[in-house]
Amino acid sequence: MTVRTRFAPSPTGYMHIGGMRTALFNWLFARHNGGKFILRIDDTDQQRNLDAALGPILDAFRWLGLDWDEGPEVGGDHGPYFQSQRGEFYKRAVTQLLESGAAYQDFETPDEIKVQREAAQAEKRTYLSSRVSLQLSPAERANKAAAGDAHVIRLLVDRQRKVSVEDHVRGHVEWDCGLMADPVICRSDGSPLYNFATVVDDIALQISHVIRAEEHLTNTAVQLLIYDALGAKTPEFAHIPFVAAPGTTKKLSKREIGKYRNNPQFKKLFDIADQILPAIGQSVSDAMNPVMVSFYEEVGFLPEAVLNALSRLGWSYDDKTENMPLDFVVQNFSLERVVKGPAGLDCDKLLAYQEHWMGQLPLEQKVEQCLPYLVKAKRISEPVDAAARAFVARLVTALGERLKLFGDIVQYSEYFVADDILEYDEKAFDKRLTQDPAACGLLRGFRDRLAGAEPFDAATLESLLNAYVTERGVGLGAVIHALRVAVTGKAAGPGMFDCLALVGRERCVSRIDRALQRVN
RNA sequence: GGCCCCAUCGUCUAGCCCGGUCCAGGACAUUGGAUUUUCAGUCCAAGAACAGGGGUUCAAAUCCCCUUGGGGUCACCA
Repeated sequence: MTVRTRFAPSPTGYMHIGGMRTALFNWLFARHNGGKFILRIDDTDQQRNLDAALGPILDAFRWLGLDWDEGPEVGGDHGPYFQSQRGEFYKRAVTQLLESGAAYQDFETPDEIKVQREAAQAEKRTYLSSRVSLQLSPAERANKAAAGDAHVIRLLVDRQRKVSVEDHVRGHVEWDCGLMADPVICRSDGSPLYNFATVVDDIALQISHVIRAEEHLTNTAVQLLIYDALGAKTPEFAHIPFVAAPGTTKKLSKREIGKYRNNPQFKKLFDIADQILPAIGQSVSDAMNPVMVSFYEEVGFLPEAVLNALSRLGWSYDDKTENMPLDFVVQNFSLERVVKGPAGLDCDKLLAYQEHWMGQLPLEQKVEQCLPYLVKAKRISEPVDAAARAFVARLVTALGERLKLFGDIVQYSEYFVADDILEYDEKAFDKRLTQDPAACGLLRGFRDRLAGAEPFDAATLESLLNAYVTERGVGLGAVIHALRVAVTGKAAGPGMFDCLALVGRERCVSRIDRALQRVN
């Protein structure tokens, strides 16, 4: 049997990180088994602007490198891949169900149903469909329908039976149909409901394994009944746990984004974004936040890191392997090793994966991916010339492991701005310069040596400063902090001599002068 | 409320199906120490969990039952 899995997003204008994990597991399962991964767009309600709503979703797949064998843009033998274009399939299926007696026209009004539901609730009794429309004779039904009486189509549930599924992660799950209301499969306007359309499509697309989030587990009962009524073979099911908000067991939701800011485990991600996004003309908002996949791309995560984190959310290879490239996960993925409990998005772990994969990346690629950030932050101008690129390469090298996200590069403005607008960390300036006259004196003396340093590289500068402090009978610590604050404005950063070499002779001297003047 | 699902360190998880090798392993995070001109890193170390209660058994994180807690779902949404 050919494995065929699918992911069926509705075009919402963004890709949810939890949905991405579900998509990833579908993709992994298909690839592991040499099967097909299909993208189907559940746009049942007429979408106003489909392209705008679908674009970000496809972009997320492309960014992570998850390809689809059938679906939008690539087509396939089982199309169309948009539910809005599959009306004929649903119509045909409804007719079949009506003719076989597996479904019926229900002329009761929504209000009548509501009253019945409330009555059942008040009596603490399970609500069941009244099925009064079933009392009508075929002729009466036809007349009513012909007269235009509004009606929905309901599946006629066999109350004597039970339905069950052997779920690949939950095991045996069973429901008593005697407790089930007859589900509506078509609205009064004739359009199909989700549970029905999904089954019709999954049959037509020959989906072999339905891998979806746990929230759909309850839907499975109804869907199983529909497969049966349609005379179709049921696919295999796997209900994976949903991705929860960090540190919770509640489903991660875009609606709660305001609350997440106060979530201690989510905080790191928000803080990172606050430091990076404003510099490139963005900010954390309803349109750009950690619930969305594009957020991670925007602040400069590596696809490898996000993929690694998502893979490990609810799945593990063994008791110690953490860093895994995608092809390794493909080779070893199995539904049997998916956990049952909901998994909170682990921000710290995500950052740790990012550090790992960033560490694997060659310098050239780091530079390549940092450049767009510097351009957007107006630190360098476009087109980027060879000199700028070479300078950024030196900076990235000096930064080393301090550069965790590509977006981090925008925080090192001191290597790009003019000397007279260099900003100081005031606390550091006060402590290292204003409150330390001795350091200022040493700095003044070293300034002249710097002016004559040749060549102006890290090694030369290091021996120069060492010779200077030895001469003065002090330790490095007596002047180096003041030097750093004067030249970079900051209390911390890459190695002191790398900083000096990066800033260059002219600017170093000019900045020291400015700082010394500022003290007085 | 009905139905369904879930429950191991702060977090992600291993172990559970096939009881003993688990006074529960790893990673991340945290704390302490070492290294370094700062920060980051690196190295070393430490603390940190089987939700509770009953069984079954020579033996239970592992099997059974109950309780508690958490979550999902109950639409002419997807």
